[in-house]
Amino acid sequence: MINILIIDDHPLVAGGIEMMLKDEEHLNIIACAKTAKEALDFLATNEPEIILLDISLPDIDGLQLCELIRVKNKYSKILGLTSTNDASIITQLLHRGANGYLLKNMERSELIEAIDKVLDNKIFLSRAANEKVLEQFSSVSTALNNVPALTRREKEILQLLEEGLNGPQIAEKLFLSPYTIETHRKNLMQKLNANSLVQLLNIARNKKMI
Amino acid sequence: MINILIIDDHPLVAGGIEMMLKDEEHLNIIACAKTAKEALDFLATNEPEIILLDISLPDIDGLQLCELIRVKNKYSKILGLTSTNDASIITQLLHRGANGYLLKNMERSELIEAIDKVLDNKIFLSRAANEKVLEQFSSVSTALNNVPALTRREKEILQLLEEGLNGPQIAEKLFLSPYTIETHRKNLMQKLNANSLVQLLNIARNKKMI
DNA sequence: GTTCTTCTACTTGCATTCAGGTATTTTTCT
DNA sequence: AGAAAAATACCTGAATGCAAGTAGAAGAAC
Repeated sequence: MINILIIDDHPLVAGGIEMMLKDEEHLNIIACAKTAKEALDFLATNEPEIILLDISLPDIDGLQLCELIRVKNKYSKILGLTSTNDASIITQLLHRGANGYLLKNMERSELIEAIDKVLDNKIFLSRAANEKVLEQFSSVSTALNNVPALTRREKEILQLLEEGLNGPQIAEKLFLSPYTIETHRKNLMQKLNANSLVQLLNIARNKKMI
Repeated sequence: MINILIIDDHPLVAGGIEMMLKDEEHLNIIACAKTAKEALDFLATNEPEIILLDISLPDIDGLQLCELIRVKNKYSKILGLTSTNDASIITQLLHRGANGYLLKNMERSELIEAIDKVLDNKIFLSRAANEKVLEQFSSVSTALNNVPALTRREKEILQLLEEGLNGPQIAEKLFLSPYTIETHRKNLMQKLNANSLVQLLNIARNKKMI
């Protein structure tokens, strides 16, 4: 008997999965957690074979939770559930210890296949996304993954830029010289390989830095 | 007997709704459409009392589909399904003829309540979002809702700006004078009440225009 | 206690954006 | 055909962004 933990704050999704698995005698949904806290509480005393983890949770970033679970729980197979087919999220997921991911628009057969595959110590990548992801894995992946380390100040300024403030406005807000802001912006652009402010923000958004 | 049409490309969601409604004898899921085309084909010959409509469909914007259905099908009650609690989408939904909306993290009871309410010719707003939405309805709503009509050219240029191109680059790409691009950008900023390019793009993103 | 990183501030020079116009041509609609 | 809307192009001047530097001060790390 394979025990499955579902971590998703949408009863709809949990219900849908339950429906998809109801005819599989060997697959047993042992619990549904709606928050990261619930999940961790449950995992403190249980060790399900499979964990279906929604990436967008209310109380914590699903990627972090994935990492936490992986540290605590070495042998559970983690399948990430995402609704958007976003290569950077998927690569991050895999890097944080997930064994695969499923798109929420999956078919029943795909779910079953994914579970079989990860139990077999393989990685499962959702069919629908495969081409896109593999593309990025092979060519741009290194670039995409090298999220350069930003300093505290740089993050702060990136955030304010994202909110639409310009150099002088940020300077006023942080009691700094406009020149300083410019230097930080310049360093940010260099670190992220951007040629303009708009590109900088796009890249940052892409890498989930803001 | 109340007939219900589900329009959602996620079997998971459809399955979840089915699960939630399986004990309600008077509620009958008559069909599940995965695309706008399927839905419209079905509606050509059927008239379900309730339509549960996912806003994010693969082949068309859910908001447009809502409008289409409302025009074709005067008396069906349309409940929008959204996963994000976004006031601008919700208001747009209602303006296009929906009778209410549900967040996808709804509980079973909320779904049942929503169906009852719209059958009773009332508007149902998801509990979880109410405060936020009502807030925006009252104060900022007009500003948020007035998604100004952009011309084709303006949309095109907005898109290119979003991709990180600057004025001259766009001009070159579209074989236009840089001045023209500037004029369009200026008009965009005026229409969307933005004070800078970054703000313009933020607002556009917020209103799901890009 | 010295090295390394980060944060800070500045200069020069050129490009671009932004605010405020005006104005002609081309579509679109009635 | 005529009016209205959209697309096109231009101008000026001030503000801001961008590139390519230099450089001092504060903190962390060894």
